[in-house]
Amino acid sequence: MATIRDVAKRAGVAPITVSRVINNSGYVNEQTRARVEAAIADLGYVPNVLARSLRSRRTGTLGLILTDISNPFWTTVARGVEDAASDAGFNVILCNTDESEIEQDKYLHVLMQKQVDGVLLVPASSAVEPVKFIQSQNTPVVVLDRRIPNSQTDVVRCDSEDGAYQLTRLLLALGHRRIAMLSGPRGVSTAEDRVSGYRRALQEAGVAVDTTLVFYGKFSLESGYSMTQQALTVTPRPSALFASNNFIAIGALRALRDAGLRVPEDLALVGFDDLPAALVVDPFLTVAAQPAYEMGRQATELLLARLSGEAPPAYQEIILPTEIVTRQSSGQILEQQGG
Amino acid sequence: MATIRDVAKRAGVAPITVSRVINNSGYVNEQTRARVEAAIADLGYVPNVLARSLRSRRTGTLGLILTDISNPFWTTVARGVEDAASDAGFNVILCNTDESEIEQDKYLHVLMQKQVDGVLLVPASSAVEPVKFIQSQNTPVVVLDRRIPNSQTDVVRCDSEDGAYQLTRLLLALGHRRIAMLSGPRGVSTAEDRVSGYRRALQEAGVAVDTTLVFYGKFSLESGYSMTQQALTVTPRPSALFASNNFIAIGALRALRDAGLRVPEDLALVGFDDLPAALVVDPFLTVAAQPAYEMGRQATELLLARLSGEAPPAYQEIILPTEIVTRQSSGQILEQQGG
DNA sequence: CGTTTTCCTGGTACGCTTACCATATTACAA
DNA sequence: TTGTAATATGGTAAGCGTACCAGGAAAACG
Repeated sequence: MATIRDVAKRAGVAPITVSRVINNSGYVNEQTRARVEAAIADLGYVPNVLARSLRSRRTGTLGLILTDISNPFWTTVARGVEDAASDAGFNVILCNTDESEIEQDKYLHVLMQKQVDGVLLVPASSAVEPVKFIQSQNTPVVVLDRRIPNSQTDVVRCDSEDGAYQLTRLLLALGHRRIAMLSGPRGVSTAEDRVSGYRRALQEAGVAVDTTLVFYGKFSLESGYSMTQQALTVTPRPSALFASNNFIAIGALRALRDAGLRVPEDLALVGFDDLPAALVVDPFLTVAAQPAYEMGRQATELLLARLSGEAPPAYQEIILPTEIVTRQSSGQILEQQGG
Repeated sequence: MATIRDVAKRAGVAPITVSRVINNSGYVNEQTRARVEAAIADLGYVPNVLARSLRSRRTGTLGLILTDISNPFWTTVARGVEDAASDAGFNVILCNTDESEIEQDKYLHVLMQKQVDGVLLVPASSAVEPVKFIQSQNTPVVVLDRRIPNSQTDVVRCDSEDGAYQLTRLLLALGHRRIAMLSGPRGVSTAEDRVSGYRRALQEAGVAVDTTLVFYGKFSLESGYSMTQQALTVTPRPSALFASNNFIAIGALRALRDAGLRVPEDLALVGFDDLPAALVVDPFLTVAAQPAYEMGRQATELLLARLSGEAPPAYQEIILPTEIVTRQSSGQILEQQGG
């Protein structure tokens, strides 16, 4: 457990010179450097980053708080974050809240205690306090994926409203009029925005929004399953389902299978968020795909720009487009149904 | 960015008293405590764990170095580690080496720099240097899953030799005589031990070990795929395959499917490591299941015992048993083959 | 040749918290 | 009354690097 002072003594230099060798900063004579490096090797010296960070006030670490690490969408976002951070020499501490504000709060404190240089936050709710808390610690924060109304902060997200609008129009164009919306939680902007887009498309098409067809649940397989069961009991039965995220879609698929219904023959199904090609044997879901990796990357780059003072002073809101990927699950144009 | 001094000043006490309040250590008068807590709330004070750890020489963090985080087996091990650590108030830094010694070396340095209190290491090779390096930094280490010959260290692992022996006996009992071994890398103890167990079972049964049926590759799907392709070209063709881990088994399944062969009708298949129930629609692989979660947990508990000085002075080697789970893939008793 | 710039090295103090030691008051038994 | 233990609080230094400020030597420049 040698310290920088031990190395300095052995190499016959001052600690600061050792520091310069380690960090490649300032001027060091080649021979001096060699002596120092030999001393480092001899003593098996490993710098103490705690001391370094304490003094330099930089930890080279970012915090990433997200809501469900078991979802491939978030894994992909995380990889984008990780890659961008790594390119800039930063580490990432990953925190999983499971959509719980209490967990989120706990992790925020942990990250502040650990003196992370910046935070990427997928907020569990639309509350402004978490963002204000981070900012009160003089730590830059970028909000990811979701909006927080009335907050002053950088945001990188996708256009959920537009994606849902387009997906719904696609179903309408195929002749569907009774489309059940299996949404995520109220109070989460992505869930709300997707309902808004769905509504707008219906209204534009002159289809009245039947509120008994709009279900709010969680972004989970179980919730997708039960919302689907409920949707199937509504009369007249919907001819299409809109799953607000990928897990809800999988839950819906299971519920439909258990109900003996085929997709798309008996019901059409579309969803938000694609699944990674590696995880699916035979992709057949029609989806609005969000550029998850790119979202993570751009958010991180924005955060790093803030850290280095390169970002423009005004808060940014970067909105990435979704891409409609049409596959089998949305089905063909419906034949004229008897009234 | 208030410091402990700011809080102390506001509460009219010394910094050390604030420290006692935060850490619930030593004596603090109830009224003093209340004043301090009020000051903390007023200032939005968050302790700096860098400074804390620098002084206390404890970070409350463990390092976990493993070889393939994409493999459910390791995810399960990691969860065992995480749970045990969390129970004791420790954090875990997870490092993924992809079986690369260079990556492993990099991560070891990072962990030492971060002053982790202990390391759980799944070594990428049988080299003793990594273990010695950690020990040279006065950091306890527990080696996980694999043996390192000639090393002085704690080890928690499974009985790969015995598991392989039993799996092979099962195939022998079903009448198989030509069993291809699709192994992991040479130099990795689990891979070698499984080959040993396989050999022992064959020899006990009086079946000569045909070295053209023993393949060494990687613990990956791709490797399993190509080893299977090779195994199918051997004449006479093996009647059973032994996959040395779960990814190799999946690769083998794909290769067999692509070759138009059915399991178990055309070939029997057994493997090491089960897959989590949640990931498999219809479990049908016969496997030697290792108690992955328990391995992670016990290794962590041993490490924590070392940290607290509770562990017995001598290095421990904890060997957990594997469990043979018989399903369809191993098939029925072979009918008498003409020959 | 004097001056500026580049190169190279060091001293001191500081970042923030806690370990260690010391002090003081109250409580209670001897 | 004195001694001992429990309660309560503080001073000082240390943990380990680096920021900041300085200084001197060599090289480049006018």
